[in-house]
Parts: sequence; C-alpha cells; structure tokens
Amino acid sequence: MAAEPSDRLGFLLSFRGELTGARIRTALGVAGLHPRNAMTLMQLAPGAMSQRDLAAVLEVDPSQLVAILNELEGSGLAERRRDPADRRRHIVEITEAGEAALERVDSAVSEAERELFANLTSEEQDVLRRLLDRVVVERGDHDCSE
Amino acid sequence: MAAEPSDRLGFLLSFRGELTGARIRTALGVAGLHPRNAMTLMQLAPGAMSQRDLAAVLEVDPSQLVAILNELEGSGLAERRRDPADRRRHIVEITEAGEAALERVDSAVSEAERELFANLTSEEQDVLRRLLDRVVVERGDHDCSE
DNA sequence: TATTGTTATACTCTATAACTATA
DNA sequence: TATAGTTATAGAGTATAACAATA
Repeated sequence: MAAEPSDRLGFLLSFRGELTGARIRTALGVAGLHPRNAMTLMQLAPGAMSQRDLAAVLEVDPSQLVAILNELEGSGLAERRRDPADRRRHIVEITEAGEAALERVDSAVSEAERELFANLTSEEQDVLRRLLDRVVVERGDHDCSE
Repeated sequence: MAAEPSDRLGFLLSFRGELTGARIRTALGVAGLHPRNAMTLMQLAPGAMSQRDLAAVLEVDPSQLVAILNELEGSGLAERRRDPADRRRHIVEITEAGEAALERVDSAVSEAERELFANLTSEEQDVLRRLLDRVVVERGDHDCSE
C-alpha cells in the first residue's frame, strides 16, 4: 500500500518518510544489521544501561528486547552482565565489535542520506530539518481501528 | 522501536513520517475505515477500474486486494461486477455509501493535518511540500536483511 | 508483594504458491 | 498456454500474559 492517493501534505510526509525509512533499513542491512538491532546498538553507544531502561528508550516491550539482545550477544556485538547491586538487573554494554559495526552503520546511513537529499543544498536540508522539527507529533496511543 | 537515536535528517524524516502516518491512520479509524480500505476507496473515487489495475496502483498483491474488497463490499462501500467484455475481469466501483464514507475520511484527515501542521504557516507548509517533493525516493526493492 | 528478565501464546500483516474459470 | 481472481499456507512482527529469580 504505497500509492500516494492525493496531494495532501500529511500523506506526502507519511509516504516520503516511509520510503526514507525503507532506504535507511536497506543501508543497515548492507552494514550487516537488522534495523532493530542497529537501533539498539545506537542507544548503547553512549554508555551501558539496564535492560529495562533500554527497553524504555527504544519504546519496545521488554519481552521483545530479549530476542534483540540474544541476537546481538550471539554475534558478539553486545554483552549482558548481572548488576552486582541488584542481581535481578542486567547491565547491557556494547562491545568493541559492536562499535566497529556501528561505524559501518554510520557510513552506510551517510551514503543513504547523500542519495536521499542529493537534490537539496545544505541550506535547504537545514530548512527541511527545522520544518520537520515543528511538526506536531504528540506521542501517545495512535493506532488504527475498523 | 520509535526512539530517534541521532540528529540525522534521514532519521528525522523517517520518524516524523511514521508518526504522521500513525496520526492519519487514527483519523481514518475515526472515520470508520481500516487504513488500507480507505486508501482503496480513495483510488476508486475518480472512477471504476479492474481489480488487477487497482492492485497495481495500490501496489498490493492481487491476493491481498481480495480481502480488502470483501470487506468494502460487505459494508456496502464498493461493488464488484463482471466485465462483460472479458468475464475473467472484475470491474470495481465505489458506491454512494462509499462516497459518503470518503467525505468523512476527508474531514478527519483535514482535522489531523490541522493538528500536525498547526505550528507552520501556509507558506511554510508550501516550502515543506516542495522540499519533500525533491527528496529522492527511487521506487524499488528496498527491504532489510540481517 | 513488587520488579527484572524470560518464555509462551496469539494475533496481525504480508509474501508465496496452488487452484478455478475464463481467454 | 496465459490471465484474473481466489484460496491456503507460512513467515515476520508484535502484543499480552504467565513464569522464575530476586528484592
């Protein structure tokens, strides 16, 4: 369902955003990472955090994060260790291999952005950024129903 | 996975687009239509067309369109009839009830856009539209892999 | 009793192949 | 043999509830 059915700005933003996301996911795949795993690594880059906090910032259910971390740990890109202060908690940390993977991700996403915004000057890209920042996107329960 | 993990323009466009799409899907739901059914009705508004052509413009597999049309026909918003010139074909047409539903959709989407772009003047909305139109979004096989 | 992480289950979406009826 | 529509099936993604270990 990717047809743009009208000239509405809302549809335009939604569909261009979707295609942009698809292009970026392709770039992440080229870098060897499943999109959700790449997003998780990005959140871990600044520093280690608990599994629960990680689920919160990623806005995924803790049960989904289990599978993500199993994959990241399986490929040696992140590690879980018990928090000695509270043995229920896992501290999650990116590994050196994970940092290297993130550098590949960074290059691939930069290349994708060069393609996506090739027709825009850097000034126009700044304008686009500022306008997008002012679109009202209240977080909350926004899902569909029939 | 809705966290915005960096200040990259690509991510910004992707995430704002996703949230905009969610807001619009909510509006369609308020108007009483599943998003894909609403999109299908919109394509039918200008005039009847064959089921195959409809699948093509919607960019969905013909087998998926079967369920959509079953629902639309079940709620009396669209109708299938055999093409007398080629009895394999179905001509799909929107009904009067379907047109009325589209008017509700139109109002709901307009209200959603008023909210989304409340912080932008109409000149700024024009600028945003023109910039989005120049983002390179080559259609093709852009999916993820691990 | 509450919290952290885990497992199990189910439900939606989507992709694919096989089937029918017509050409 | 090819085409239009349909059905059936399987896979990915996601949401929810129940569970074990620890506080």
